[in-house]
Amino acid sequence: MTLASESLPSIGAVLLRPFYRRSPVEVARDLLGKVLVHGKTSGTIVETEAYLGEGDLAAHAARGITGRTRVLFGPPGHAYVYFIYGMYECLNLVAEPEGKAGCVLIRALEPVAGVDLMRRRRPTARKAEDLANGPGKLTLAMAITRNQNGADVTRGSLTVHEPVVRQPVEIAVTRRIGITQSADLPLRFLIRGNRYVSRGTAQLT
DNA sequence: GGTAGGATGGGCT
DNA sequence: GCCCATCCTACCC
Repeated sequence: MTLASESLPSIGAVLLRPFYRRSPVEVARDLLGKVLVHGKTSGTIVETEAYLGEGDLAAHAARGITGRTRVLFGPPGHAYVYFIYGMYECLNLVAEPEGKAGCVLIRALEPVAGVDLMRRRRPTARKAEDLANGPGKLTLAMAITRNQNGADVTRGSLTVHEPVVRQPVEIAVTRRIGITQSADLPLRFLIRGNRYVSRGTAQLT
């Protein structure tokens, strides 16, 4: 080991609340290339979707404040984790100022740290590309559950960071996946050419 | 390479 | 009672 590698930071600065206090579209775009950290696992965010408040019928927040959607109307920079299809959980990060709904769904990660742990949590994944290339897969790989719903992601065990080495990425924009309402809006963002994007999109290079 | 169908349970009308 | 911001398996090119 060299002195240089020892002094290299393992992770960049944590993203603070003003980063999230913006429109979901801006936050979704800017989250690409950032690093999600939970416990011993981390991964680079390579695919996101923006969900708006009023007018976006695909968004949970479209039907107003309920027990489930309350966190979406709360302060930005918190996790919104919901249970879907009786089996899976999806991670969102709350955007917009407090009182206005909006969030970003994290759809795919390129694993960085704790890959062995992720493999144990995702025994059906045959390749590294399959560990976290979907919203339900990445929560399994990183052990993110509804226990993290409402958690402050600017501090604590679940956080998002600047990458150690910031590299320019080309961003592709498409319609969102797996929805029927408001399906034509260009609200999905992904790193063009990245092999860890969700199923059926890797060819979009 | 591709896709049809089933698993499975909470949220909301 | 219906609807899901999904994933996996089986099966078919």
